[in-house]
Amino acid sequence: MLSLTEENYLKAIYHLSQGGTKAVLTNELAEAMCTKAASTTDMIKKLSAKALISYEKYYGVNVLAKGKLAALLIIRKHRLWETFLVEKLNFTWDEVHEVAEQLEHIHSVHLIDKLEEFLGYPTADPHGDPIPDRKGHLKILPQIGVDQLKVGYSGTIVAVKDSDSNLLKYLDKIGAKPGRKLKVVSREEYDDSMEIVIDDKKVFVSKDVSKNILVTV
Amino acid sequence: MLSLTEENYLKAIYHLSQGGTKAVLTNELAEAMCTKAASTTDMIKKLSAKALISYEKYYGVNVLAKGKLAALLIIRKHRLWETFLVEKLNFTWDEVHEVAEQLEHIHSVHLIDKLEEFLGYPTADPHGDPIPDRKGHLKILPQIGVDQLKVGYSGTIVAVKDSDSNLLKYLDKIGAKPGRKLKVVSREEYDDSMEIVIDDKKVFVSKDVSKNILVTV
DNA sequence: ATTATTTTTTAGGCTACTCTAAAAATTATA
DNA sequence: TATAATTTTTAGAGTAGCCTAAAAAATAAT
Repeated sequence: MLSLTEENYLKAIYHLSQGGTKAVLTNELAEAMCTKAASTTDMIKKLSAKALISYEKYYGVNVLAKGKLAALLIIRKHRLWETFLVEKLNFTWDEVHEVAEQLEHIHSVHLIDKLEEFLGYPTADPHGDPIPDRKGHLKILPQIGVDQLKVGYSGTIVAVKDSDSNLLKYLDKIGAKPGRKLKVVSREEYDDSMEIVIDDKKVFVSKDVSKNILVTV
Repeated sequence: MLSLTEENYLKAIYHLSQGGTKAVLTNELAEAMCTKAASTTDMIKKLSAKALISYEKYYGVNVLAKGKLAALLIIRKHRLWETFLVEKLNFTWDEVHEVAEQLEHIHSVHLIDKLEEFLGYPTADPHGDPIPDRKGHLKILPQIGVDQLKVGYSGTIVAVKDSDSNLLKYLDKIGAKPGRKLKVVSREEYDDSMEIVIDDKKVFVSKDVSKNILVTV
């Protein structure tokens, strides 16, 4: 059984490695966890000893199969709870994260299976991120940032990167929610700002904003 | 902010003191927490320093107003989550406790208020125990064990003491659920076993069972 | 290629919570 | 009331997770 701290480190490693596809550096992980590199080195040793990650001194960390499964099951819990908070308790989009961070550490497979059933087996959370099944399997759709979408092209919003609360509120305001259709009307070359249409509503967005909206084409 | 461990000790103290009405001994608390007396002494000092309990050496612990409020807010969370698990996720009666023990430590007033609203402002949990309001106020009905009920008298089941899982299953089987009517038909003097009627069903119960069923008259 | 910079690791220490063993205080017994 | 038994507290130590400061390794720059 993993401790709360071990779970948090493992999840951070999984995300930083982009689903286990690249190595994660100690400093990078330390920053993500808001701890010092020395503490991170300790935890890396612990997680390696449990065969969740592989670790090579001065090189970095790679996620092993066992660690990937554990991370995906935590993510599964996180996303199911987020869905619950938004759909059943009427949380707004920017309120869910903090609470879901706590709920994801509740240990009970039975609870999560029942919750999933109660929610009607959702395949994506309110951000549009896919929810792994109980075996940790994940369906990944190819996603690109709106900043990389050509003029005239359109896509379906699948997610927004939840970097900060203010951005989330802004995206909410312009209607940038998962599931909605989006079309690029024009682009200003010198600063990559764009005119886009979301649900028949025309908005101007800077590149800082457009790159945080992810779509499938 | 209290740590998870502090919350658990405080809750145990509150329950052992029967809602703050009597002093709690160190050994008693140690046993309830499954720790040793030495550890308990340490924690008692910590909680006293935070002015949640009062503490007199070699005498015991009393709950202070601040501690009582904190305990009641934890109990509020516990009972709301239990209600959620049973009513929304279809947990059986004996499955809820372990999970609710974890959920009660999630820190978010907003979450609990929303959950309460979602559940329709229930006044009692599935065991029949009253749910404190958001200010920690509790409505207490006078309750007695069925073992103390005279022959011919009847009452409404308000709670069962959840001592062990087997007992809970048995009580469930004989229909001893909160809200149901119960009547004492006869009593055997030499061992205090009783014949009782629950919802038109006649059952024989030993004193060990009857004392675990609480009713209001 | 040697020096400087950055990154990572080691060494040692702190806090929260736990323990065992021994000392102290209280309560029961003879 | 003096002794025995019990309860509680203190003393000292271990683990998890965190820190700072210094050493070591890798990388960059001259």
